Amino acid sequence: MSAAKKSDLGVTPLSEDVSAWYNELVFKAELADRGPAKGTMVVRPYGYRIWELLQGELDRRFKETGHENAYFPLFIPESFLKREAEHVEGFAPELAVVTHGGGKELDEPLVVRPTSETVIGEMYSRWISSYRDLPVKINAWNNVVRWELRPRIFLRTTEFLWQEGHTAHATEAEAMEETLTMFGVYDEVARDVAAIPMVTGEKTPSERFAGAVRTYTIEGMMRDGKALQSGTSHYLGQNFAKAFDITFQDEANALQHVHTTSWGMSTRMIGGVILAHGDDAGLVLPPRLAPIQIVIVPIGRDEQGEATRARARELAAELEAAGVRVHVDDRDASPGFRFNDWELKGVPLRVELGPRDLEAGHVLVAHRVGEVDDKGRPVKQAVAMDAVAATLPGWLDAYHDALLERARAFRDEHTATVDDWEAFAAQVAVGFAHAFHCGDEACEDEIKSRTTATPRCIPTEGPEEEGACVHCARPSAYGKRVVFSRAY
RNA sequence: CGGGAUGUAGCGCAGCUUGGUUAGCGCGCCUCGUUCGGGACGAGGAGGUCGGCGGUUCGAAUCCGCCCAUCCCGACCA
Repeated sequence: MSAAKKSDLGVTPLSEDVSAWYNELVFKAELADRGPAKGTMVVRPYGYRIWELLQGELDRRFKETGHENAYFPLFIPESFLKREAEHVEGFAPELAVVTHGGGKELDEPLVVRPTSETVIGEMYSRWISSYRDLPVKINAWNNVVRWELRPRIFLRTTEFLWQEGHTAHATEAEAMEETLTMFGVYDEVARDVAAIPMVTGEKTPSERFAGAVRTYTIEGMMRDGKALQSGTSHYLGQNFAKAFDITFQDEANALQHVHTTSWGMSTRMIGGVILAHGDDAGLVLPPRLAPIQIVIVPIGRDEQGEATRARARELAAELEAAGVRVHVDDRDASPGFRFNDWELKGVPLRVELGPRDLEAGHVLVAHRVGEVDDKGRPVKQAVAMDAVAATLPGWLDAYHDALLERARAFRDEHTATVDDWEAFAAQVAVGFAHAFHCGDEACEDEIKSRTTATPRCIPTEGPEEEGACVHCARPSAYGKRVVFSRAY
């Protein structure tokens, strides 16, 4: 196999061209495909399974924190959007508007929801009249449309899937508590499910959700040092309550506006998983989101092949009984091809079962990410056949921890505290920079035009301190350093 | 919308400069046979409005014009 020929297989190395790597990987790993209309995507079964697993993890936690699912309509009267001034202004450029229906021009155009604050606000105003009706805690799983000028599969498509939680509360304190609780849920899911260590914090005013009083974000670092906003939780104050007249009578019979929150995580998170963990060989999936956690590759042909395939199916049944998502790859392809194929698809553990293993009464297990030999191939560990079902589930958990640790180390290596402009510019070119900022939007804009970096958040972690703005030297705002980086 | 590039088989490309039989190559796909511990091999086969429209010409994938689409880099963004 010549070098030239080999490069036709697999994907462009991540280390060579992140953008090409990402695109090729999405297609070759059969995660998704481009839809016929610009900016749309088809999520293929392998990619959709990842989404289902993420949904399951989120949905369970939403229910545990007292939320119920409901569904709100795709079409929103255009006038609704206009009721909240900042909200319209924020979303106007990216709206898809339906002007015709049933062959006739509509009296009032319908907006395809870019998010549902407005319809939900309208409905809440109908449903809420007393403090006894509060809180209302609803989540919706749906699709939304935001017209994108530069689409990228999973990261930025015109239509995407997500969940949007919407709650209404009697007091600011309660609504803030809700906002932070869901913020914590996102951080937890990112860490414990997706194995991505997030930088958490509050958005600066310029990066805030249109119509929010406060926006909290989890920001993950991708393999190219760029940040990916992966989930946001907003305290909306009484902005939408006032725009949609969501009022209730309190215990003292006084009429008050509710305080609302909203929070969302989307299929963008799948892009985050790809970009946070992937490597030159392809996808690296965290076990809790992996459609296939363990693949068993039987080796050999004729009678030997029959024997290893039969044993592989037995092992698969045992692993399945132990709660593992397992697949037997008995395709009529060479072992080498199958190994590479599952590595491209990011399966955490591969079990090899050949005639020699059958003889020896063990299997060989290779980790997708782990120790490698001098040829760069995974070091394979022998596991006694009858210990497989008892051993490997624990290895999946350890593997999750190892991925998380690897991502954390990578992030920390690409994060620095900087105090002068030169260091700042150099740092945002490779990762995250903790720096003082004056808080002025014009100054943010200048930083952006000079470096393409933006303030990602005012981090939850980190000491309270003051200093001179890294760009204009004016006194810092926020009482803390701000995290700046390039972002998706 | 501004800047750059590209449209030829499912994917990746050559051919175009200098117009000329039947438009090629690699991968993938189908059939048969051999093959199974890191991307196997042989033989046979299917698959094309050369992005679209118009022009020049005896003749256009190739030259000219217009249009369309896609990708990359910016402005907007989960």
